[in-house]
Amino acid sequence: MTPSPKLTFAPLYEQVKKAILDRIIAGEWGPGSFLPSEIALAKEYGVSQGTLRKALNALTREKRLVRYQGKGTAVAVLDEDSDLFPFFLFSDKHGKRVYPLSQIYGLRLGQPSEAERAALNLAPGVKVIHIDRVRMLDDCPVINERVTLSTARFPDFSFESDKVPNTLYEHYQLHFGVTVARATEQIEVTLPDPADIKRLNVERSHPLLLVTRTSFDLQEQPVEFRISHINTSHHVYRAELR
Amino acid sequence: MTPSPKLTFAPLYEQVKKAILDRIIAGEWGPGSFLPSEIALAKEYGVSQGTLRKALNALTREKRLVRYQGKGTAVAVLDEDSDLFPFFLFSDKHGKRVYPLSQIYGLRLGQPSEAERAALNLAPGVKVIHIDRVRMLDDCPVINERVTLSTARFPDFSFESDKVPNTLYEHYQLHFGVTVARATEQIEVTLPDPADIKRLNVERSHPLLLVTRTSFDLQEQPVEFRISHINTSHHVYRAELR
DNA sequence: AAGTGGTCTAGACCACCGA
DNA sequence: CGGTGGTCTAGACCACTTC
Repeated sequence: MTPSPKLTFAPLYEQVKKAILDRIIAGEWGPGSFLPSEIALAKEYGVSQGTLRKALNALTREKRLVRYQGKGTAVAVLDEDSDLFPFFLFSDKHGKRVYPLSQIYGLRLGQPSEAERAALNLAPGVKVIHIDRVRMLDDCPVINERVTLSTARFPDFSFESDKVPNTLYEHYQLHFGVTVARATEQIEVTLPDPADIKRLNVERSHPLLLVTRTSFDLQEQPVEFRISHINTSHHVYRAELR
Repeated sequence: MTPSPKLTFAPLYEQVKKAILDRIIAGEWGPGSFLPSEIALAKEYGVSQGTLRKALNALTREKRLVRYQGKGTAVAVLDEDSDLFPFFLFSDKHGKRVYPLSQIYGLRLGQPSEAERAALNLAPGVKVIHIDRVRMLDDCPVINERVTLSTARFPDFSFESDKVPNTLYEHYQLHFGVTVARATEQIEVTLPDPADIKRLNVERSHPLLLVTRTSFDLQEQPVEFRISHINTSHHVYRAELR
């Protein structure tokens, strides 16, 4: 009954919640596996069952845990189908959901643009990571985008493009403990630039969707800035609004 | 101490929550005014303070109430700036938020299209209300849209266009007790149809945003279907994703 | 100082799951 | 059947607002 990590002061259930979240991120309980029972965890943290419940229920509301009456509490599995990142979806014209594959064609350190500096709230002189990639839907290049990350937020980010997976949000969470909780997007119509014409294989006069997105973590700090150029001739962009 | 509305069975705090929500919708406590204290309400419903707290906290998470420590619990004020309907925002090109004004040019009963029937989950033969309107931003016509509502969901909907306000979601909530909690959108690029050319004053070749939206209430039932054609030359469409 | 919401506890009983 | 989470209670103490 080693009374695990020391707790400082702040609402008790908040501390417990954070402690449990840390252990989830550290991978102590893998996605889908079950946590100890409420009673065991309450004893371990030296709090009442009610307080521990409040922590678990908060994590459940945030989609980190799933509770099964009579069975136990499990770590939520986050895959592409899950509800954890319910935005950034694409469908074909019949409404059937499709999943993009990515091909990175640029991955390097750079100076942030003014928009990037503002969106990510960067100190002067901080460099950023630029990920340039094309995303394919049904083997067809549909999205040309640049993802921008702060080096401060993502130290030791790998610059080998094989090490950067398709699903960036999952990557942020699993390797940097950064959880995207919210995003804002600006959506406009635009004409393709030369890179779009080449990468997306479209005519100069073919209008594209221009989506500018800033993502935030649970503490409301900006995480990622992204500019996407999207061809909606054969697919539609879907947004889930809550 | 009239022990108000009878309660049937289901989780107690759910019943209390619903009962309180009904009184908010009925206007018993106007937006911004304070509810009785926890203790008073608990006594009134004949439940413990803890159970009542759970109901109030759930309503607070849903943005219906605001709690002030030491002061009391008030009904949340829902205006255009509030967070209750955090979607469907527009900005000018400098990021400054702007609010649309509407001009209704069509308001009548009609047969639903196949898409409308499917989205609103309509029984065969049910008629729908069609609201056709142009929305202005900075005195410039920017959006041409058709809003579709089920007559079953909105009985006695007024067909005098002066009686239908700008802010439809607030209208649904205040006059029909229907709260929009979630929406899904499909976003594409399209070219204007003849009505768009006339209403939005654009060229035939000028591409527009095509947004198809279905809105759902707290019980996950579809409420509204909407097709919007948007000119993003001078304004951008913003989405808040959670 | 009185009244409000915020936190926390301890214990009771229920509903569900699995062996 | 025992163990799990789900609900509900009663009461304690704290932090904040208002007077």
